[in-house]
Order: sequence, then C-alpha cells, then structure tokens
Amino acid sequence: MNIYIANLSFDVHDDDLRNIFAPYGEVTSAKVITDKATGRSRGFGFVEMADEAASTKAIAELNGTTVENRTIGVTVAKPKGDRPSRDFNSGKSYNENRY
DNA sequence: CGTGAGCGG
Repeated sequence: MNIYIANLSFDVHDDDLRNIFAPYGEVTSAKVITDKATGRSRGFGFVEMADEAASTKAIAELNGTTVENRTIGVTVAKPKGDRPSRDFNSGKSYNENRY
C-alpha cells in the first residue's frame, strides 16, 4: 500500500517517516520528497507498507495527528503515473529545451 | 535557490 503523507514538518526525513509508521506494521519503504533545488524537505513523503491492514490502520491513526508540531495529512497515494510526465520515453533522455 | 501546496524517481 502506497501511503501519501502531506503537510509534514521540514525536520522530518526518511528515517523519521519510518519511525512513525514502524509500530503499525512492516514498512517496506519510507521516502520524504526533498526539494531537488534546495535539497531540503518539501513537506510531504511516501511510505510503502507490505501489509494492507497495517497500512490502513496507520492511515487512520496517523491522519490528522501532530508530528513535529505540524498536523500531517495521511492518505492513500495515487499511482505515480498520474502526474504529467515530460518524458515520453523512459530511459531515453532528451533535451529539456523549451520551445 | 522560497518554507508550505499538499503526489516522488
């Protein structure tokens, strides 16, 4: 189950997300999306859990809770392909020049 | 590189 965590504190990182979802079940992967430009946190992240019930429980328990003095929003993540991709061919990088 | 929207590689 892919879990989307929004409104995270900038102090929260990958291992921090792992520690949050750890007691709820087996955390397959924990990733806080850091800004590509600044390298700092963007304020949201993704957590993948192997167990369906554990992930649902984690969402229900952690949604609306306060972490690092910031109220986080935990919801089910949408498929990655939903966001508009500028790359039409994966693995084939083309020039990013704007028309 | 702006730190506040909320969906990454």
